[in-house]
Amino acid sequence: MIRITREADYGILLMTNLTRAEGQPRSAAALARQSHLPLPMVSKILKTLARASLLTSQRGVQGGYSLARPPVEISAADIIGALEGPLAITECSGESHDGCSRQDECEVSGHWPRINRAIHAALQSISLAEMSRPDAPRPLRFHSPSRTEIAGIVDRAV
Amino acid sequence: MIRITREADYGILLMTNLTRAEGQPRSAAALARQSHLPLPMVSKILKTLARASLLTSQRGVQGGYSLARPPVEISAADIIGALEGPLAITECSGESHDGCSRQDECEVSGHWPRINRAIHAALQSISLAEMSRPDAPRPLRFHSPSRTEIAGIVDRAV
DNA sequence: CATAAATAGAACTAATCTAGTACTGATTAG
DNA sequence: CTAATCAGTACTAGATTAGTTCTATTTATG
Repeated sequence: MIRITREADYGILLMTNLTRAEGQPRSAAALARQSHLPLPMVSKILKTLARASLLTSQRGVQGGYSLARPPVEISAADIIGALEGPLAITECSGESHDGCSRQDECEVSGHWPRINRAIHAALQSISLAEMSRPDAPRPLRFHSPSRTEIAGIVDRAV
Repeated sequence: MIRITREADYGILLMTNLTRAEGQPRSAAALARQSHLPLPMVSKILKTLARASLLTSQRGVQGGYSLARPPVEISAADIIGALEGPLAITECSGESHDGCSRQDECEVSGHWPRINRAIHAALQSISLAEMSRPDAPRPLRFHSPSRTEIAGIVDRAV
């Protein structure tokens, strides 16, 4: 349906593992072992997350990475955004709308920002703290909400 | 942040143009002209949308495509889903989770379905009818909602 | 009923993007 | 001083996307 890269996927996994480390720094190598992911990949991802200020890094012998903020203050949107760049859901819905040759008829200004906001709100509503609890943290609802019901809900979020 | 393909992008544009056609069928060529998109691409997309039962097609001389349902009953999720296949936000969050070698530690069963549901709900809440109105259909809110506020809102939708 | 206008479907190609690797440099505890 | 560790950049192979091309089928209309 909608794709995020594997980097972001791994990134979330690594962040949840770091959450469980409870503040003590973990080296890239340790996290790679724990996550069964190739070390170079893990290194690359952690570096990116550190540059985005989601992680703090400590160099040297006993160094490693740790969360820069408490896990309730880090959202899925933060992590995914850091790893996929700030680019938007589709090209010309990003910042530079200038080069768009079909500005008049594509109506980007209409629907894409709306969709973007909705997705962003959805991702921002999910915290790392929640994601680190694998067990269902709240009861599932067994009647799927009607579309209009959801519309009303997300409506307010957009 | 999160990407959808250009096909889906074009697809939404074409669907909004069809919405404005008010029930009368439009040929692929006419839509291509109106949207300033290459005809073969437009053809391909319309065919896919028709196969997904979002459009009905009429062959022959005065033929063309028209919406299969009223635009309030078609969501962004329908269109994007039809054009990108039913595949999920990341590989092993889809149906075949069997081959996943890191089933134990990846905790996919925890966070990805949650994120998927949130995004799907967001996309399902946006109807083609809304998207076809380029002018802001509802007043913008000028204070961005706090994270917890959004969390509570989307929470109920997931 | 012949023809032109249209959709149906599959196959193919080039360009772009992703995933993953490799290498070199900088920092720091012991 | 040295080994462990992060920082940054550049590169490659494979996968995916974007777009085209070609052939077949349907059907309104003169």
